[in-house]
Amino acid sequence: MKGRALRAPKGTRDLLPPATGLWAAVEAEVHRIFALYGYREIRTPILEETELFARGVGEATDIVGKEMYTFTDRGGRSLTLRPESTAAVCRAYVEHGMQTLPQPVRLYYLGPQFRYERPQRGRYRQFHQIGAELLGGRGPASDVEILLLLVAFLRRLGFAELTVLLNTVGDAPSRAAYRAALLAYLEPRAAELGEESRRRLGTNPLRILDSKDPAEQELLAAAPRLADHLTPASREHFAAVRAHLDRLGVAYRVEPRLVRGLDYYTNTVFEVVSGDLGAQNAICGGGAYEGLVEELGGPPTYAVGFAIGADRLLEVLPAGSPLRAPGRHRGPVLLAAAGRLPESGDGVSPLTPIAERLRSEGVPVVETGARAPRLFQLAEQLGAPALAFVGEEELARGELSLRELGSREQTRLPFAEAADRLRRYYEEQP
RNA sequence: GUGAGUGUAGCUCAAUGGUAGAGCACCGGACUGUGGCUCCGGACGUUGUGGGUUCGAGUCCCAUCACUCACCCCA
Repeated sequence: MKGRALRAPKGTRDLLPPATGLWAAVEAEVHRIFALYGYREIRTPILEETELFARGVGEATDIVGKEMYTFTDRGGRSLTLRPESTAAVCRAYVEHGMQTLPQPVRLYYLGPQFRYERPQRGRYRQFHQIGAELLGGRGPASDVEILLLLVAFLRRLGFAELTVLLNTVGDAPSRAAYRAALLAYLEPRAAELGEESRRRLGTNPLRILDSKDPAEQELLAAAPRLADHLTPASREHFAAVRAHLDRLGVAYRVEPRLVRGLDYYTNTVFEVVSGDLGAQNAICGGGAYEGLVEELGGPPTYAVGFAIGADRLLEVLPAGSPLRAPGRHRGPVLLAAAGRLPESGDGVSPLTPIAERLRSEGVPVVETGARAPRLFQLAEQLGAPALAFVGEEELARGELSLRELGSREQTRLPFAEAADRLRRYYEEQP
């Protein structure tokens, strides 16, 4: 009995070749570039205790309030599919006593995250983040270091246009002072706010700032500004970050309205957005978080990090990105018989040992029984750079006839030379 | 959670309320040392699903599901 067709759950998707080749190329680049800045990979569980996110990300956030995949396991524990990874990295930092390692500790991660939301372009229930966290750092210099890594990575992928949007949300005293000032301004005008913003008056008034509602925007234009309520320490912090960036020639734009959705940020916050993404335009978000490690039971620890949305990143990866270089995405060489080859009698094609020798020389190859002209179609569809023919003569002399698809030239070469020539198609240029 | 749009073959799309089709792709054959063909043949669908109206529904109505986009929010 045939039931209804099964499909990937809402908001999840299969990644298929050739797209997976591009994903792998991005991941390889992550490992390479992040290592250049001294970052090492951490892999945390996809499941965590629900309490980690409630405490770490914040009860008042949308993520914790309505977007988590939470369930009770057979032992009665409340577990949650991670909606982000910063809290987990901090938990691991505390759990494994990483404050005893040389500080700062530089970690990066990549992997799936889960949020229960209505899917749309650039937003999935299972999405993928590439993140870096610097823990145990020293303020502005650490903020700048993480931004340098971010910018270097994006540039390496071929992004030329993207700008870092920068702001400060102040330290805890700054925010307390500003919160009071903002409430004093907004509460008498609560009637002019939308339902969602009114609710935030009681939970997270700062988030009202990035409302897109035109009426609210107008109201907010005259609202007190966070910049005017910063403590001297926060003011200095932000000025130092900007001075560093200016001096290093890192392009950024100060965006006074930029407020991040997670509770743990302090002082420096930043985002990278792309105009090619529709409404969900953030490619990367990040900032410093001074209180999180302590909140999770560790020592007071200065930390800063970012998370890049890999799905969105891939969607807007420039056409000219070096990650799209053909050498990274070629199909295997096709190995075919020319004419009729003598049967070995045991049913094994004489091509098979040749294919194996090519593979041991580092040449990707598949055998095919297809004949020209079908052979050439196949080569095109599979992205093969060349065909290798073996006929009776080649077999007798230990040679291969190579037909290169680009130049259309055919050459007959001794096996070793043929292998060298084919291997060159698969070498990456740095 | 709210709103709008769209659902026909693996893909792209046709079909006035009257026999569900084409192109591409796929499989087989012709072609026994070579070019992106050509020719012949094949498989391919509970028209998303369930109801309703009708002599008759891919087409009209209702519901539902999925997808897409937007709101919300974020990566």
